[in-house]
Amino acid sequence: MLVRNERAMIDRHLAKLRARDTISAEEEAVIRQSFGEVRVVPAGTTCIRAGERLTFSTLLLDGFMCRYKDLPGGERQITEVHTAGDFLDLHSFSLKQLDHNIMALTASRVVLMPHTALTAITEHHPHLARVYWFLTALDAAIHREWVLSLGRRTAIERIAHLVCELRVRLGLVDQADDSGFDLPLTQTDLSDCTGLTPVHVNRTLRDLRERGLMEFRSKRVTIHDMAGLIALAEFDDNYLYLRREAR
Amino acid sequence: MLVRNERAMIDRHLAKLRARDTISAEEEAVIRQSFGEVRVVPAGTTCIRAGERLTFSTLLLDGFMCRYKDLPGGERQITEVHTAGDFLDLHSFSLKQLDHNIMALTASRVVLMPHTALTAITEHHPHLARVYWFLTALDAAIHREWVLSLGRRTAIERIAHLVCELRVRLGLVDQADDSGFDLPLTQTDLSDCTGLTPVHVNRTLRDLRERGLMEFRSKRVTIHDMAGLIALAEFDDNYLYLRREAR
DNA sequence: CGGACAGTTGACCTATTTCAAATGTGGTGG
DNA sequence: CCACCACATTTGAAATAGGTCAACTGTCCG
Repeated sequence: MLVRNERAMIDRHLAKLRARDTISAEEEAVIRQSFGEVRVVPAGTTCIRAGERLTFSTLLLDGFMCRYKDLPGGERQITEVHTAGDFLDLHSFSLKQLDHNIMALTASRVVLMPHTALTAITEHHPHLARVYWFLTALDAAIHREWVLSLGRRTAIERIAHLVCELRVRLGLVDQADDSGFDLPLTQTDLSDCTGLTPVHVNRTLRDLRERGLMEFRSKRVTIHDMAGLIALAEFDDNYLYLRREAR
Repeated sequence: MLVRNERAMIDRHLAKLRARDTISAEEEAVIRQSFGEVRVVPAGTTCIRAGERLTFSTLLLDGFMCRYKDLPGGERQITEVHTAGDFLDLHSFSLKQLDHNIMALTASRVVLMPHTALTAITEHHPHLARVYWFLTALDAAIHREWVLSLGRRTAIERIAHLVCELRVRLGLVDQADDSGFDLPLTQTDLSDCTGLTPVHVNRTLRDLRERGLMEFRSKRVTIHDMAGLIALAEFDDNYLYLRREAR
């Protein structure tokens, strides 16, 4: 059912897995066969809502999406930004319903993997099941780093750290290098990631620009001093688990 | 090898699992057989450090422990508080090494489950593997709620929310009710959970006391108005996934 | 061409931090 | 049993990072 274009996009998912473990040809075939329906999600659309009963998990093929929670007063907090090749809600297989919403930050395309296929993987492909378990543990590690950022880093450090994280994660699928990357978010989106106000994000971006570290203009991050940015953020990529291991 | 006392303490772990899914007698036997060595951890000891290679996961039998990360400057952020019956690092099975440290907040006792036993569970007991996968997804859900707290809640809301969370989690093993619970942490520990300074935690606790909501004195939380606390924190226990489901 | 947002800036405000000092408190050695 | 020490708690005063409010500008799209 998947056309060449979508097959190529699942390659991004495989590239992220293969950065962390060896995936056999047989396992690759199982993965590809487990995906089903492709859906298009327009920018700004919340496609999965907290509390909904889910029977499939969703892989992001193309675009930027995020997980977010909000408070009764309307304050929004993004808990993770997702890029092409990420599972948006692999954890919905375990949880059956989510504690957060999932929204498209840009026009996006996703492909669904039924929970029945994931159950089959746990029954018949235990190593692949462990690889997918690892992916959800990686999301948790990213959450912990964000807890540290929100709890103990200043505004400028938070933004610098987020940019460093996205630089590495997008770099895994050749969508970023040390000169920069496309990041089609608004300053308000950034403020929802960093627990700041849009106004303060704007001032902090100016500060980063004036320090000669980076710019964020017309949906693109331009990095002028990667080493300086890493130093400011005290960024250490350990929490992204980039080493290949037998999981 | 486990004496009656430790068997009884593993019951707390089973109680937490059984609040979320059905665990058969056979699975219970597998769980009990998978545990090995018991260790004592003195208060204040960091027993697992970020980056260490791990070959076992650790269940907390008794006491209070936490996961924490810190910055080069020494600022500490606790990312999760653990109580008796919690796995401290089930995710180390997937990750092989951690991105955070684990420390005893009080004198504690733990029991180890070798990763080889967990591998065997994924090979031979897929439902039990899914239950343990669920447990790590639950930790991630707790992390997300903390991201929301740190990003968007005020100091008093954060502390109230943490107390509500601990009330529910300790209640699962009969260590808390709506009148309160023992919480052997210092105000500094609380500040490391909430991303505040110890001084401000102290003032905020006074505020909570003066509002007639709760007190925190001599290692005990006394709740005077559970409904008021829940309302102030805008606490919703959905993220703790307390419904029993076939995982 | 107009309307809806996204970005920018200034002035002012406040929640929380910082710094400093005083007051418990629990455990230990003599 | 007391003296003492290391911490934990408490409080006040001053400082500040980031928020709020408000206005203006840019930009994209129909």
